[in-house]
Amino acid sequence: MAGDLEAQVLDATKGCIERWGVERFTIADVCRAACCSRATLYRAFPGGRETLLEALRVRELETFLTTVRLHTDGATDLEDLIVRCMTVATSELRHDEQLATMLAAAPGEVATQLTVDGVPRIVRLATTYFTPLLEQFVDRDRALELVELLVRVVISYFLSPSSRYDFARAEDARDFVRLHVLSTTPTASTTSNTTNTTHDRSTRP
Amino acid sequence: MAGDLEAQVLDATKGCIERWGVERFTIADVCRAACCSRATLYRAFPGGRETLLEALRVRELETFLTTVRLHTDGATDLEDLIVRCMTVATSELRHDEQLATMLAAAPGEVATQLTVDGVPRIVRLATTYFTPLLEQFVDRDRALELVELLVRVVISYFLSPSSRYDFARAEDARDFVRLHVLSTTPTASTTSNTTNTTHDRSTRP
DNA sequence: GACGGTGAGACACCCGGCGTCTTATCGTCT
DNA sequence: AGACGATAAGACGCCGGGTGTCTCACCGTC
Repeated sequence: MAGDLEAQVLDATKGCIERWGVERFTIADVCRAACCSRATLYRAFPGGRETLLEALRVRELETFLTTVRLHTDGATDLEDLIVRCMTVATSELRHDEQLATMLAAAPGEVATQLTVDGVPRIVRLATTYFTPLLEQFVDRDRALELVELLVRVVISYFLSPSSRYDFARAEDARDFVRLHVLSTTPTASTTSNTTNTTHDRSTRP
Repeated sequence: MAGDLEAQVLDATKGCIERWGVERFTIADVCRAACCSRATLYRAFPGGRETLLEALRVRELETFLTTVRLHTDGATDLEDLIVRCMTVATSELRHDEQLATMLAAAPGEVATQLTVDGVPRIVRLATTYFTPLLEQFVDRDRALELVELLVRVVISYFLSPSSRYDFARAEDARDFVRLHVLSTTPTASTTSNTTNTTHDRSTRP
């Protein structure tokens, strides 16, 4: 029942942000929308506004990562898995209506959240979501490194699209991955080779 | 050039209200949108926020009344003129997107503006817009009375639609006008009779 | 009857928007 | 060039209202 209250308040917060913007909504607004008193809200989210926003960001990020992970089911090898993550994540980001609105209204705020303040959280959550998947193909340390790298790359190319790579296109993502992520011999042909990299420092125990 | 500034600021105000709502927008927001400093805004609208809102309400009302008056061009008699005003005004009110938004978000605010605070202004402006037209058919005093009555009736039936009359339909409006506004003998047939009412107290001097 | 959860409200704090004023700067006109 | 009006930028005090915390009363459950 406590989780229900949390979800209720977070839903209300999301609605208030959509209606009035992040900097204009009010705790009282959220309470009205969630049909609860301020005391209850502060009891569920000690610290108030900042805690609330942080919890909402975490929840939104979790549903985002869940969506991405759903599209990696049939991945057969490491390259395929990574490419799928990149394409799905990129197109999801591009089609996020609320994100577009916020990018138009307050680009600085979004950029900060995606490049400075938010990166540790994003990397942490993405790690818990995708490391187990990557560990099917590489060892743990390599998986951790890859997740962090991919998070940073996807975010960067989303915020400032390159004319060279469009990660919503699987071919572009694959080219990029072969060249800069799983960099074996750059003459690798198009045959689907599940080659591990030559940099594996520790074999799985 | 001063009028240009006024229009610029009022446009900006309208945009800010659409984006953030009447109670959430800020003078600084308007200045940003209007590309002027706060000093300039306060010089153009002494008294600040309230003066600004009042000026915007007047301007919006003026464009509304202008629109209504545009649709009364071919009016041949008094009944036709009044019916046209009622139908056009009602459907204009119903199709006003911003008004609908505000009615959904803050019904009390809109109702107050349309029934208490705003009525004197609306009656005053509507009088200057429509009295000359009505004076083609009735004397001045009767015209003043009619305009005020029609304003109140249209507003009331817009805010709380009746199952009996839908003033967007010309027939309903005509029925109402014959029965309660230009009340001659209630057995009046459908022939377009330009009868003045029997209640004319003062003949034109 | 004890207890956890909730609503309602009081309280002090303080941020930020408001309205006013002053100063510097720019363009225009004489 | 000099005078003048309009504007931008900023400082200033004021104050409303949002914030975060606390207390108390109430309700349903066990």
